[in-house]
Amino acid sequence: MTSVWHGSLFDVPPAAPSAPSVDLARLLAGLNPAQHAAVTHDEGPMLVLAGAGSGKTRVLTTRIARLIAQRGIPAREILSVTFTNKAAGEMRERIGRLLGEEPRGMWSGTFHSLGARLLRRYAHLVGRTAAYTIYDEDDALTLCKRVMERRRVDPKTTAPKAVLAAISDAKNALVTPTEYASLARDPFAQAVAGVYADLDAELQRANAVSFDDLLVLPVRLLEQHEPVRAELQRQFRQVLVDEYQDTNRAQYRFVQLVGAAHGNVMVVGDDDQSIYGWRGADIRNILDFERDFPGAAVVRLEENYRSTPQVLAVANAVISGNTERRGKTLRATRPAGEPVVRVGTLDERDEADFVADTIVDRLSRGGVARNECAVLYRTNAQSRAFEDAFRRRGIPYRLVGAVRFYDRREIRDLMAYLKLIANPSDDEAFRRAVAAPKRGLGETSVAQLSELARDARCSMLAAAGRAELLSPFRPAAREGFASFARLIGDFRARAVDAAVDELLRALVDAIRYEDHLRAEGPEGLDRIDNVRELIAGAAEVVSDDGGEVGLTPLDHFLQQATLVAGADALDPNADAVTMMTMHNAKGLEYPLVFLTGLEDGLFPLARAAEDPSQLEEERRLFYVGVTRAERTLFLTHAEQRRRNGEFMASMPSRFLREIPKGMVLRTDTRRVLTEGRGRFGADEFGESARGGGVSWRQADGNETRRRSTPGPYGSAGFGGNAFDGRSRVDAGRSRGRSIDPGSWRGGRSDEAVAPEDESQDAPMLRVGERVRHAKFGGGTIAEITGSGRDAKVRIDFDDEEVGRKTLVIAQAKLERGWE
DNA sequence: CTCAAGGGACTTTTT
DNA sequence: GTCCCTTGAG
Repeated sequence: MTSVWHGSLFDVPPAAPSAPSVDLARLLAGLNPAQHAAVTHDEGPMLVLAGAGSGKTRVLTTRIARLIAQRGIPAREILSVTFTNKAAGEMRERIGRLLGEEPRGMWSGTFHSLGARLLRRYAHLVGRTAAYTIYDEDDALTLCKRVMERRRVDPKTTAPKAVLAAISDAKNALVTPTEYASLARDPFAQAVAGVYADLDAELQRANAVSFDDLLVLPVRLLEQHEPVRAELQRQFRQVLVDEYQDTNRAQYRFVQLVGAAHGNVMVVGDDDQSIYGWRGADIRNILDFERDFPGAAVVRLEENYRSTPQVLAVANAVISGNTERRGKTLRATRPAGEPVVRVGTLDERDEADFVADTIVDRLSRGGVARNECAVLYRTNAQSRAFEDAFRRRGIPYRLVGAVRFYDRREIRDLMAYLKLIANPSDDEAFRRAVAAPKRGLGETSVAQLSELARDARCSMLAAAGRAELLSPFRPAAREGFASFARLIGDFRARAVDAAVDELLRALVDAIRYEDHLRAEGPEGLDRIDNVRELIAGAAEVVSDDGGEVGLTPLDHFLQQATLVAGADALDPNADAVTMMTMHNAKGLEYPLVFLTGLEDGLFPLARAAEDPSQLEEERRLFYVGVTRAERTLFLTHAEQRRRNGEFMASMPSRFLREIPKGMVLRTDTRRVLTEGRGRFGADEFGESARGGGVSWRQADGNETRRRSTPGPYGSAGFGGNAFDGRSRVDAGRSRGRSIDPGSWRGGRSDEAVAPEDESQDAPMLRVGERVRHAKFGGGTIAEITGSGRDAKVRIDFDDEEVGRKTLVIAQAKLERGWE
């Protein structure tokens, strides 16, 4: 498929003399026909529909190597967009191995990091300087709140987060503040419109950009400055985009602006793995590629080299429930392996125990290493139970995403200093830095300085350095601001050439930050460790931005630090189990995978289940999760789970129900059989929740033991997670070698109850009982919810001022039997 | 101006 | 559970 516009497929120019000599036959050896076609396609647009595990990274790297080695295209004329910066690094490395030398000068990275780099080069054209600051989510939120305050938008009725999200959506859709205002109908949108405009103005004033601006501003740059557009179109003769299904409007537009003139655009994606619709990604970008780039070649990669047939069968079965897809079926190339196992667990703790015990068991039997195991879940909150379970067993683990290193308070404090040193216009950084450690300059003084600066049309830092402006302040505050300004000024001078780690070390000394942290008590010691880690990390950052001039090491460090996130920070060599959200797992693969929390309401999330297109996205996410597994896949769900502090009973996920009978092996943990619904029926929480001794039977009907426990939830012992050997296999189970479920039996099933479980006895209370609270006085219990440690009571207090309150029993220190 | 405690509200996913 | 904000005391 060629187009008039792009010349013939076979019109191959001879290799340039400078290109590294590489044996073409060896480069292409082992590619299947589809891969071969994708790699050797020459001029013009191409869409590669690459199923999970179909070797698309290989296609991309081989193709780039060939462009350089055979076509003689200089590496610096290649633009390669990947989903994470880590993926970009890996691709460079692989290309380097193919070529025998690094593809020096190649532009590769995420849309955001490439945008940041372009903005540095053309900062003056978008009202910034090269030392601009990137505001992350938190920075932007703080600024948003401040803007709202000034505009008198009430944060109670108009949540700042929602406003920021709306602005982010607008930016990703390339909607300007003016356009937004003209489209705004309801009061919320009208409020957003004003905040949006002010926020952008404030960002520019602070010489800062938001995450979204890293996409939007390059697009504006290309649209509005013809010479820049021409320059970049000439520079990037070949454009390659990975994970194209997750591009949003702004990213799509960027690709179009850079690539449409010459049409040498190769996009690789899988519509079945589109999981970022919620942040503006538009699946139509991939569905309509051929319309946007006429004459595009289309290649499908459907042979899967990653997973066993059993895993793929599950993946294919579930994704076929979606209607909005181009349609494609993964074909297995690997031999049959273990069956996929679906495991019913009692609650999140039982689930975590099961996962941890299974990992312990698998590790001890060899055949899998710690860094080959991954635990995936829908929401970050689910990681907690797994962390506990792993910690109790001493299994090292790595958590991806969740709480980012750069989100910690002490790190943010120091980063604020660095940002301010690099960019004196950054008022948000000023506010944060000036407040930590405390130097007697409180909210009122800072607000006053802000007003003074606004009147004087300068930054807060500049205002703090101008003695004549400080006259309204009392002497202590005056001196406080002046010395702070001197401190930052001093470091600005040093930052011109100093290494970042040296700078940081000097800074930490100068503000006596460690003393400050130490004064906080034991927690401060951890924070000191983090500070040292930051310094150590800063030492490793190398400025390798292809010889851009005029930037200090600090500028490089800051811009890099903000864009490193999630999987970027993942060290694949660490000897540890990996835990992360399924979103973060995109593009990764592991021999042993647990997909957890597969319950309706959690996955798919309740709110997504109502909207068909959101439900389809959830289903694609499930598909992404399943296809991460190479050999072994466990699908777990829990009968009940704590969410927002409340216990919720739940059904197995509809995605599990969509898997045809017989395709997976089904089993339950011991605790499900002894304590779960299966035994107690619908009313199971009733009697046992009232505490006292609970006796239960093993599934064979013999009563085995009796002990005191507050109820089924609080009594999680160590023992519950082993299989009981009673696993059932659905009729007509899948082909392939079956495994003996009994062999999974973990150790510990009949050991003593963990001591912490014994001590959770909450006072036994009943509805109607009279109690006394130390502060609220006497009252009558109206309702009891939850149990064990989380049991709550709703009490009608006698004092009408107090009224009806809900309290956690374990914390409320109630006196009983009070009349 | 700072700090501590308590109450209320909220958790989807991320560059 | 947990974070954030308010409120009140020192």
